[in-house]
Amino acid sequence: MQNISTENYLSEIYKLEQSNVKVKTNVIAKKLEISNAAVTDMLKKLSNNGWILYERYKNIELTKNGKEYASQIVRRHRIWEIFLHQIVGLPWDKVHDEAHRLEHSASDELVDKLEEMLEFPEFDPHGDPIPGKDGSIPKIKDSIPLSKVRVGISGKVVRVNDFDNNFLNYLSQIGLKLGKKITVKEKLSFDNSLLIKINDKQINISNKLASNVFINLN
Amino acid sequence: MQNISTENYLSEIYKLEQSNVKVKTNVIAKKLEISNAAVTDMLKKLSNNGWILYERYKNIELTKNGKEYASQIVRRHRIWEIFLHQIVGLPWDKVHDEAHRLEHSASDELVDKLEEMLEFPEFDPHGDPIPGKDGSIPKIKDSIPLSKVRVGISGKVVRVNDFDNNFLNYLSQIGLKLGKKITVKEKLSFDNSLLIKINDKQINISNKLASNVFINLN
DNA sequence: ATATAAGTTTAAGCATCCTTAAATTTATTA
DNA sequence: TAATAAATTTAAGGATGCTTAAACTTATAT
Repeated sequence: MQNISTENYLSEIYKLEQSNVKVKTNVIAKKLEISNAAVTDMLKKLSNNGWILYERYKNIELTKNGKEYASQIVRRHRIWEIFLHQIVGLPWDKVHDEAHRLEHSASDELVDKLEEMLEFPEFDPHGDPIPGKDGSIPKIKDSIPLSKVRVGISGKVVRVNDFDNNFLNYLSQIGLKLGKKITVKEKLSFDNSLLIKINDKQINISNKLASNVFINLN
Repeated sequence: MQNISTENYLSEIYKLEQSNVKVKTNVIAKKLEISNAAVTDMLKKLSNNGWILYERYKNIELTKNGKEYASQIVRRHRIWEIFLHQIVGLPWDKVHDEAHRLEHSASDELVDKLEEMLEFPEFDPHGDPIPGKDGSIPKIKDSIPLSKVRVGISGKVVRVNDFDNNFLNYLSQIGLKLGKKITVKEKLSFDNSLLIKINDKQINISNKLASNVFINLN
C-alpha cells in the first residue's frame, strides 16, 4: 500500500484511460484540483516507481503494475460506494466523496468482507463497473448519452457521470435512477434542452444534464 | 477537521488523560512510535493552535477545545470498532487497526448513521466507553484487574486493554469475551500465574494477561 | 511558415512531520 | 548535595507534496 497521494494520482489516470481520454498533465491537474507543476513533479516520482510510463511533454500511460494497482483502488472506491448507499443508506450524492476518503483506509480483508456482504456486485450506484481482484472489468451494457437519443425513442438509464454532487442530487429529485425507463418526447432547438417522459411525468432537462446520463436502448 | 497527525496526537493524549496517566513527551512518543524530538515539535504546534496547554519540561494537558475535539475522534474510533465487529463481522483483534485508519476519513454524517444502525451503543468491543456528541462519557461499571481478584471469587469481564492484537486474538482463542463469568481458582506464587474457570473449563493464564482483563465483582 | 496561444516543465520556496545528534533541564541516588 | 541518569528540547537536515513565476516546447491559426 502506497500513500494517499500516489493512490489518488493512479486512480485518476486509470479512470481517464478507461474513458479513452488522452492522459495529460493538464487533465490530471484539473481533476485533482492542483497546479500543473505539482503534477509534473509527481509524474516523475510515479514514473521512477514504475507505476507509469512518462516522457516529458508526451502522453502518460499506466504500466502493467500501475494499472493493476489502480484497478484495486477503483475497486475499493466503488465497493465502498455501494456499501454506503445500500447498507448505510447514504444518499446518492454523498457516497462519492465519502468513499473517496475511505478508499485509502481499508484493508483488503475489510473490502473483501464488504464485497461479500453486498453479494459481489458488478456496478456501483452510478453504474460504473467494479474491477475484479484480477483487474478484470464487468461487461458494460451498450449505451449512448441521453442527449443523443432520438425523439420518440425509449431506453433505460444504465449509468450517470458522477462529476458533480449537485447534479446527482438533482437527478434524485426528479426521480431519475439507474434502471428507470426514459422516453425522449421532444428536442428544443433553441436551447438544446429535451422534453422526456420518466415515471409517467413529462419534464424538461438541459442538454448538459442529458449528456451525462447514459441510456441503453434495447 | 484537522489533519490526521493532529488527530492522532490529540486522541492519544485524551486516552492517556482518561486513564490518569501523566501525559509526557516520552509517553506520547512511545504510543505513536516516533522520536521524542518529533513529539516536542508537534506539541508546540498543538499548543499554538489552542488544543493543549504546554510549557517546556512540564506536563501536557488538553484545553477545553482540545478535549472536546479529541473526544469526538475517540468517539468515531469506537463507533467504527463496533460497526466493524458487529455488522461486518471482523474479529476482535482486527478492529482496532482498521478503525484507527477509518476514524480520520468519515464525515460526521456517516458516523451518525453508523451509530444509529448500532442503536446508540455505549461501549466498544473492548469495553471502552463511547463519548457522546457532547463529550460526555457513559458511566463505567466498577472493575479491577483480573490479576487482583482473590482466590475463590467470581466476576464478569467488563473490559480488556486493547494494547496488543495477539493478546486479543489469544483471548478469543480461550473463549474470553466481554460478559463472560470468570472464577479465580488458584494463584501460583512461583510465576504469579492464575488458574481460572471460564466456560466450565479450567485454564492457566499469565499475570501479564490477567492484569489486562478487567472484572466487575458486583 | 511563422506568430501566437496553449500546455508543460524547471526553479525556488514553503509547510508538515519526521530523523539523529548535541545541548539542556529535571529527577534520582549515593 | 553533588554526581549521575533520565527525560526533554534544540538544531540541522530530509522526504513529500504543494505553490507561483519564469522558461521552454508543442499545437494552432492565419
